[in-house]
Formats: sequence, C-alpha cells, structure tokens
Amino acid sequence: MAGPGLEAGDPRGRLRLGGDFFGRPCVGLAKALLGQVLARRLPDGRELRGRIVETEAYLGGEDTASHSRGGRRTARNAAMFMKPGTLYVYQIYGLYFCLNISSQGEGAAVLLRSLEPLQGLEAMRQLRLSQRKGGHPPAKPPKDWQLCNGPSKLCQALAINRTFDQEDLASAPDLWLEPGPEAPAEALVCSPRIGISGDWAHKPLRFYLRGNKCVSVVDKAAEQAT
DNA sequence: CAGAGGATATGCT
DNA sequence: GCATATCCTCTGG
Repeated sequence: MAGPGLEAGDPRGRLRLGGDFFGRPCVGLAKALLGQVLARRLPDGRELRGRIVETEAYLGGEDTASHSRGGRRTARNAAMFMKPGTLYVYQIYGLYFCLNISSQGEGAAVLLRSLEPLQGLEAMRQLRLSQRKGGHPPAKPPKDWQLCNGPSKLCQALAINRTFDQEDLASAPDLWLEPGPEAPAEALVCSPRIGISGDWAHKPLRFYLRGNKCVSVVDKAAEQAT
C-alpha cells in the first residue's frame, strides 16, 4: 500500500503523488507542494528532478490577479477549471511559459515559482541556454541555484511548454510529482505574490521555504513578522 | 543596487 | 490599443 495520496510510481519504483493529493483547497495545496519533488523525463530518457521551494495561489472568482477572475473561462485558462492535478501551462509576455497545477475550487490553481535543482543539472543548464529569448544573446552560464529560481526559468530548465497544458500530473508519462524525502526543514514564509498590482496585490498568497537559496524573491519584512 | 529597454502571445477595454 | 503571474543585459549612482 502506498498510503494517502500515493500511487504505484514510475518504472524506477518511486512513489508518485496521485490524484487525491491535489484535491484540496488552493492555499492548502500551495503549501503542501513545498518540499515535494517535481520529476521530468526528457525524450532521450534523461531524468530531471527539482524540489519545489516557492509557490503562489491563484483563486478563482474574486481574485483579480487570477486568469480565472470572475469565473471567466477562455481557451487559454480552461485547465484551471479542470480536475485537481490538471496542469495549466500558459505563455507569458509572448515569450515564456509558466506552470500551474489546478486545485480544488472553481478556477483555482497553484503557480510553481521555483525549484531547487536536484538531478540533471547539466541538462537543465543546456536547456536554459539553448532556449534563451529576448534580444540579449551572449550569456554567462547560470549558477546551479539560478537554474530554476523563477516560474519561466523552471519551465525552460525542465523543457516544459504548452504541450503539457491540460495534462494530468497524476498520470502524465513524462512529468510527475514525488513525495519529498522528509518534511521541509525550512520554515514556511507567506508573502504577497510577485508582479501583481491592484486590490489583491498585498494578499499573502505566495509561499516559500525560508532561507532556501533558490527562492526567487526574498521578503525580509514577511520573514521578520514570523 | 535601481531602473530602463526589449522580445511579443493573449485577453480585454 | 494596452496591460500582463518574465527574464536578461546594460547603464548610472
């Protein structure tokens, strides 16, 4: 028996977090995802792994910062309204991708903002450099801690694009979630989401592991308040 | 360290 | 047309 939220895993015999893990309210899922390991198998068979260290909750309805605000569905955000565990991958600024996981709640989803790279760092570096966008070609190779320290960086590093949109993280063949080796040793920090303006800009809907080098934006004030 | 600029898909006023 | 859940490089204090 695998236990709550767990199902028989990938060919390596590891456990994979199953559908019932995702079926909880958005904020609860955003917190529960911290410390879990996102695993990716590339077409050539290489496996990449990273520990989730930063997430954001995007609620439906009243949350004016959410793509699903007001309960509006579009071709882009359809995955937000699908069953918990469904991936929502969208393109931002016409250039980059962001990876979200649908939670319980109408139109609610969790944005994955950063990972701590664990395995396949060289492949990640290669993917980051080969997919660089924007008008600034010459690049210094990223340090290990900056391979996945941002929502679009982690998508580049794991070669995640729109083909993953509307896939189910509980059953996708090349992308899955494994339970973290242990409960996170770092304390949970709650702070405002990044890049948001408007009424909901200050709501504490971003969650990260305190002191982790791979967190994209450290909020000293929020940490002080703990 | 802060700010500017650029690349540019998608949805909305 | 305009704003946006971004990232990278260069510039000036």
